[in-house]
Amino acid sequence: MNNTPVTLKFLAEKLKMSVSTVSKALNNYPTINEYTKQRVQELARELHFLPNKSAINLKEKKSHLIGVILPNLLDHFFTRSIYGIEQFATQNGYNIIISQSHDDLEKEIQSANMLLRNRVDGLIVAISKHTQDFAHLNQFENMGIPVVYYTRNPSFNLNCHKVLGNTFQGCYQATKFLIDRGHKRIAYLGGPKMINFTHERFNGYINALKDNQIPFSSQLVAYTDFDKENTISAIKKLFTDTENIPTALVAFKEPILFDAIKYLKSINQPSFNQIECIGFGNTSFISYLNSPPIASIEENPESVGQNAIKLLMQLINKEIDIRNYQKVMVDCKLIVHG
Amino acid sequence: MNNTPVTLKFLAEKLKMSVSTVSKALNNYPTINEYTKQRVQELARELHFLPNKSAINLKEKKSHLIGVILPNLLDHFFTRSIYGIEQFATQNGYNIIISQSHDDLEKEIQSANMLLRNRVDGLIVAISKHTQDFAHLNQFENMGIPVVYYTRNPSFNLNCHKVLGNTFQGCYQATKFLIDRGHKRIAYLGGPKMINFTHERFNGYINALKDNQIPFSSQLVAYTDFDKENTISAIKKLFTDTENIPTALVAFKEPILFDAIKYLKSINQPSFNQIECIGFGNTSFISYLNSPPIASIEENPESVGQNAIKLLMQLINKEIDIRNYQKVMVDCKLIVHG
DNA sequence: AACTCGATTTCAAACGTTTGAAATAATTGC
DNA sequence: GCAATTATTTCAAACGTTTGAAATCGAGTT
Repeated sequence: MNNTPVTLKFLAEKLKMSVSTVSKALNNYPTINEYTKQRVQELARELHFLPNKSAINLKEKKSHLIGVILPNLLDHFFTRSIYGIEQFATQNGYNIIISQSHDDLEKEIQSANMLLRNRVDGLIVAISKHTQDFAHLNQFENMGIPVVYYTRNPSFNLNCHKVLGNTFQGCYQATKFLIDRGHKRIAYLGGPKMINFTHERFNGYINALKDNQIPFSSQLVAYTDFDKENTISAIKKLFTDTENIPTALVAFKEPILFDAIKYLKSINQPSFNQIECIGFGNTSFISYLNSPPIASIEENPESVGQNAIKLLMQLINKEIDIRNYQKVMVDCKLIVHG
Repeated sequence: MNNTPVTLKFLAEKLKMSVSTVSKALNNYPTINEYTKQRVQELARELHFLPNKSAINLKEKKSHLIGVILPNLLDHFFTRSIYGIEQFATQNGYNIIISQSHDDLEKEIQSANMLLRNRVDGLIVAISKHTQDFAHLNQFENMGIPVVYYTRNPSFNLNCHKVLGNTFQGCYQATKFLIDRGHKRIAYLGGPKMINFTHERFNGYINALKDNQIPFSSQLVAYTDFDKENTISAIKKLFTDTENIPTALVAFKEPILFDAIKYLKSINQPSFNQIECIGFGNTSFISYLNSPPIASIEENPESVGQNAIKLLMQLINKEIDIRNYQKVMVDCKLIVHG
């Protein structure tokens, strides 16, 4: 219907005053007469005036937009983290613009450029599995746009802001939990070695063993990528010594764990049913499983997301200098099922 | 480092030419000399010139932004639909800005206003469970901004653009599949009655029975919201007549189905293990389940999303008149497991 | 009546682009 | 060699805001 959008100019003409008075009235400037403010605000409300963001952004040299690049939205870790990010951003007058890299470097570069063109005020990124070169992401800081890496990040690089799950602590806690339940032979099923926190998790496992005087055996450790076949051969490795099978298992991620459990179940070995498992994740589907894990390592993605956006906002507002690199760790929580 | 962003003006000064020449050279105007174009484009590349979107948007009166409002990102249906939306939007030079309503009307209204302020060029929306009044969404069309409702939509209202899964056809197909496998007593476990396609699904079930001369019995139909307790009492109702229990089950959504299966499993009744189940969804977790459904009704969310954005783009480009309301149906596909 | 002062409003430039019209430069025809 | 034509570049306004500086208005003081 009403196809000409309501602008300041339009309001000004209606009210027979200048554009600047209208602008100042709406922004509640102290120099503007109270009665004038009322008149302006009333008409604005009546005509559904909505300030044009493009104009404001141009003037303020801000976009009030936060870019988020992440591998994909099918992983509940990421979608849950978005929750924390979105909520806090909205509260502070920012909107988020999400872009999936699908774990493809080329796509990640495209996303980065797109966000740069949109002049985002800040970037939160969980890098793809294959990101080795950071030129496309370094562009942001070169232009003074702060970047916060979360979860997946360039491990070797200290010169960036990071928000990470405390995966060491999570894995330590899980292992400790199993030790406290009396387990002596606890297997560790690790994830892809390229992922930067693989090592951290393993350290959590090792340290828990050490701190509790449980001897470490390399026979009890195997690695898998996210491929099912791969997981099964890893499991086979862990269970070769049939005399001396593990009685518990800590796994890198729940989907891997589920594959493992399914495989163990498929072998008709009663002792395999006693095995107590824990994995990182805490998916809602656990309650439907055949032999569910005894506990989950909850990574608190909402909190990771929220910490990332909080840090980013401080950087945007220059409360923290962009070169004063921060590292924030978010603890995991062990959720015992049943 | 380089904190003053490169603008057209900056390039123009460096090259000792006017801003408009630079602009036209970059936009490949035919009136600009080839050699000039080369010089401009080279310098632009060298200095990493990125046109300021806010300025362009202001000038063009377009934001190149598509708003997406949906209940939440934890439901795989929605995240998968985003995939289709994002891909097509990006291809056409648009970005998407996602907002979750968390099935809360107040939040949905806020999201709508936020998107309006951002001057999105179009809106794709899956309404919250509680949306009865559409004033906040009608604003868009009143301002000439096209809106496409997808999946969840105002069922009573014909005067809007809709893209829907063909839930009738999906349910029909599933029921037919069970009939073809020889089942005579097929139960139907429906979803919340407020959701607009609940009725469609039930019709699919009924029509499949009718077309195959299977008598309908109201004893074989029960409803549940997404609450677990509720689902269990619905199941109890379906299985009261122990002499004559259903041999198959069609369920509104997989999580509900999983609750049902879990409950049936928990009762030590061998005949309960024979029951063949189908639900809407097709989640990746199915392979881990105890007694998995025999098939899933795949709703093709990517395709639903893609159809929504395609329609929206046609509306934005005025290839279809905004008042010429469209309804697009996307067929479901039966996925037989195992 | 002239003058000051505070309150209020308006002016004008700026943000970075785009684009039709106008200006200028280069080329052609005679 | 000069007008006519074409190629190329520049001018200037516009998009909708914000904001410091300047202008205006009224009232109070002398």
